[in-house]
Amino acid sequence: MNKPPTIREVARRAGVSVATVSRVMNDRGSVSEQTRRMVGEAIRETGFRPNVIGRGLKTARSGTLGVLVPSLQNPIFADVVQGIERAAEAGGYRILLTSSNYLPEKEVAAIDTLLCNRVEGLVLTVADESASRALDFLDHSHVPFVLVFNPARTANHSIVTIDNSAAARDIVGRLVRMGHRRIAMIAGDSQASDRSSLRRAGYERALMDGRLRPGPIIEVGFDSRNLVRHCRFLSSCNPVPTAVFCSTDMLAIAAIRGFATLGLRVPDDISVAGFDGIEVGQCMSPSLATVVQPAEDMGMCAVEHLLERLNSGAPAKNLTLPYRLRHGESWAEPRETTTPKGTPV
Amino acid sequence: MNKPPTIREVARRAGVSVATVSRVMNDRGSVSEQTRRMVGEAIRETGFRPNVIGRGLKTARSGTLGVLVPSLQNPIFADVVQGIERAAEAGGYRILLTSSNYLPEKEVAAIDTLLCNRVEGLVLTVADESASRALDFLDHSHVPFVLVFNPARTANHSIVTIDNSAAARDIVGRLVRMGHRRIAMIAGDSQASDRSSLRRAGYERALMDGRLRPGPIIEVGFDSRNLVRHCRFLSSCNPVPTAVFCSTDMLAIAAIRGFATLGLRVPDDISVAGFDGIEVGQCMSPSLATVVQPAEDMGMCAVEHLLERLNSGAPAKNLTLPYRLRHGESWAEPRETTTPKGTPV
DNA sequence: ACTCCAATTGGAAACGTTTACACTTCAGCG
DNA sequence: CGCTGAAGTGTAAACGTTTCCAATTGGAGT
Repeated sequence: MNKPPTIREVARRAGVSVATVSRVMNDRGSVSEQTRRMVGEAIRETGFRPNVIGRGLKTARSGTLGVLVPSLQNPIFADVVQGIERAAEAGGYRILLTSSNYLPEKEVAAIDTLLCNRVEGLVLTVADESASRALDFLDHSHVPFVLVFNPARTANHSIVTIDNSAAARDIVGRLVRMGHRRIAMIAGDSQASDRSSLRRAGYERALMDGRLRPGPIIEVGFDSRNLVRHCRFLSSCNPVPTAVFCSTDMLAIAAIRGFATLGLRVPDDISVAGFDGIEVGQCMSPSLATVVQPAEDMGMCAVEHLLERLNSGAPAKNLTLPYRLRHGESWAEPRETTTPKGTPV
Repeated sequence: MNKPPTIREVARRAGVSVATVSRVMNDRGSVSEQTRRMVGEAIRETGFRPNVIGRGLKTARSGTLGVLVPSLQNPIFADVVQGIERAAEAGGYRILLTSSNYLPEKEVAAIDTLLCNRVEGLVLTVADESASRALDFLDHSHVPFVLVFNPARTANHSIVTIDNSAAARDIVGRLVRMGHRRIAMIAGDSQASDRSSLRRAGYERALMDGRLRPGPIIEVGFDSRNLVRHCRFLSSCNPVPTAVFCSTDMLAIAAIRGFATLGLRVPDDISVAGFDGIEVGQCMSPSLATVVQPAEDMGMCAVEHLLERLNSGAPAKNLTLPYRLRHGESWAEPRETTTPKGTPV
């Protein structure tokens, strides 16, 4: 448990002052080639590693960014964290990771902790209801932050997101143009409600576009594992939906399973579309038709923008990244349409 | 960009010394009720947040643990990080997250960075080849660390893992007892090879137990997305395997898809078993038969053990957690066996 | 009235860096 | 030969805490 060597030991060993050692490490100021060599040697011999904490105290820079996500369980957040980590590393920053488990009070507590750790900026995704609490808190802190996934609520916040509503409208519109006339929605969940409700709005808009009535909409809770109950309900509706739009890939995957359990085949009996674009969706069978959010890119963009604000005082900005539709085997034209197939829509 | 208030401001405002403010914050030493109130008020008024960097410098404790995983892309690592984060938070620690992207040189660099940040301990999963480099490095650092997933190589390292070999033998044995006689393996990948090779050993052992020859073994690379090529190869073998054991759930999911692409149905035409127990495996259809590693628990155990070592100087220990088999719809008895079904094995 | 001790408080020295400033050299130049 | 300026180096003061130690009270015990 002996303490790691300090800059002082290195200086003593190299026969110079600590200032010179510091200059060598950060190469600033001027140092003769010879002392540079000697110091380098002393560093190697002692196994010296500069203490970032000491440095941070003097320079008032921690070199860390705070990250807060609801959970790592959902791959979409894992992806975004991956992107954040990459960009942070590229910019010479470390990340301090916390998760809120969708609990507003944990969000605030986590942010507080991060601020105590003097993170230079934050990247976070908040659950909707708590947005104001956590964001008020942050607004007062004078630490720049970037929201990811959360839709733009007010201007002069930095936000990286996609157009959830347009994307939902887009993919549901695709179902409509395929000939589906009765399209249900499975919508998660209070925890992520701002996104979920935008997607729902897009869904409703797409149906309006097609002069269709919004089909049954099912709100499901936290657990996306067992949807068979809800699938049974859908299959007992009259008329029975020929397609289901799910507000999340995880829900869509579970729905496919739910239908399979009931003996309904996807896409033959019912089409399913998801939202998120997690990798596993394209690995499985049937592959999932979905909206792809560029989650990793979003994380990277968030950090890049954050660093711009940090380094050049750039103003906050709303960044809406392009989504794209991924075709998959989970959707197809409805088997028996009540309207003739060729009808232009 | 005005600086956050310091303990000195608080002290001035409360009309006491900084020592007293410090005592109030950490409640140690004795402080009269009245000054305690006044200091509390001053803290609230100024919005003071203790600077953990300053504190860390004095106390020589950073309050952070370093975490290094290969990637967050694979849900198994996301799960373990989730567990790590939970246990760390419960223990009053923050985590500094880095990822190596399976690159040995990045492993070493990341560890170095973490050590510069004076993490009090590390939790990490290393790719096999680099184990020695990164671990040598760590051994010299006098910072306690816990390996997760990596099998015990030497004693007196702290390790949290499952018995990969026994688990593989177990699940493949199950296939054997179901009546499969020709069982292939799809084995990932140099990147995680220590685990992969143990699983392969277990697979071979199970076949030996059943007096069967190891079927074709396919080594696949990094990308688990498109396995159709390998699946085609398997289906062209003679005799064609009736089951495939995959060293990873992600591979198993991709394999199921690969077979589906070829018109082979799982489990009717071929059974598939995985390894890891990621959540999505039980959401999809067919649900995946697999070995469940308690990833989140493993992360929590790792941190708890690390904190024991930190706080009470407990010795390093190898912790082998129980795995369990999850039955799923991806396996079944082979349709046509060459040996009579009732044959005892 | 005196001593003793506990409770409460403040002063000041760390912790490991960076950096402003001052000090030496020494070469170049008039 | 003296002046100037640059290059190389060291000294010491921060940065925001914690904590050791000493100082000040005031009440209890004698």
